[in-house]
Amino acid sequence: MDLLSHTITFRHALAQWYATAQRPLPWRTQPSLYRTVVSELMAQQTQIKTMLPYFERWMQRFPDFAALAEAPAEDVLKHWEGLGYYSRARNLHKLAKEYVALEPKPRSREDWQQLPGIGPYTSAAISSIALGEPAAVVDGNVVRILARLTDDARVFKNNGEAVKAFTPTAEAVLDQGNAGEHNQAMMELGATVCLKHKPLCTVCPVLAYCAASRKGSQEARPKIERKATVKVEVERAWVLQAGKLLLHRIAEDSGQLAGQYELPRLETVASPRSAKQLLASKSRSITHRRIKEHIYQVKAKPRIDASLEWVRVEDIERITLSGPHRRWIGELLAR
DNA sequence: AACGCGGGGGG
DNA sequence: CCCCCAGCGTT
Repeated sequence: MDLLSHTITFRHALAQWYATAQRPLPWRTQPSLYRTVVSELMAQQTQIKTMLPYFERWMQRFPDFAALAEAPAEDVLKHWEGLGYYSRARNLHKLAKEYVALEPKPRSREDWQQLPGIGPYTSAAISSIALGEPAAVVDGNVVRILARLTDDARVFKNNGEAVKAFTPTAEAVLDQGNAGEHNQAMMELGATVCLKHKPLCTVCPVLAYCAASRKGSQEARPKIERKATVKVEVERAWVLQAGKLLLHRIAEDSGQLAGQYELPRLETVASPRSAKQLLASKSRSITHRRIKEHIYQVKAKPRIDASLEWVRVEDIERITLSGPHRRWIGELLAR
């Protein structure tokens, strides 16, 4: 069955499946505009399983727009620690402040897209799920599903190009009278059945509409080119004296990890010839960069500048660190 | 249009 | 080891 000739029955099959197969996620069992907004920001480029514990903690501490708007930035960042893409937290904080002050409140998709951190995907999600607007979401799940349903063999340069290519199809398939549920059903199908590797076609509710499954080309759809990963090496300094660890505080206006602490770069605190000992070598990845970090214990007197701070060991848990650095510091302190 | 932004899951 | 994930803002 061709998808675009049978959109009515397709929507029905999808909705029937979603009604019983959906996971009981906290923003579904207890829905609200605020919870929808927070869940969508946290879910950007992040698997649901990963962000769930963050969502629960967030709701305990910032239960509504007003509570978030009044919270100090440091507190907000701390609750995002480890989740990555920290501009999402800063944007969500800014959004809450704007939302509280805004009259009239934003209603339409266009209204929402004016707010910080809200782009085409998130504005469609919020306006359809919480406000009943017939806007189609197009995320990675939807792209994958539609590329398979239509067995689209085009090669896309990047994810953005694929999203643009499938937006008209997503809009054609959208159940306009039930857009929020339809959108969530599409994404749920992608997350639990139409998987990237080894999709569960035998239990797929819309298998009859899937051109790729008929040809066995599911796993080859969609075709999206990937950027090569770049390898980088960094040397870090470990300076622990009198129960205090020397840390570098990243400037608030830095694009990357703003306001967070990290182990200082070795060259900022020690000269090339000063005595040092390699304690550990660790790897992490940031987007398409693979970073290998070598941590050296510095034995000479360290150079100190304004970006460096001595942090008492017992205070380390209260500051904001990247996930990997927090983990490594914990390991080294335990030695 | 291309790039930078995190961290974890899963093959 | 690799790719991908309920994308957005900047250039």
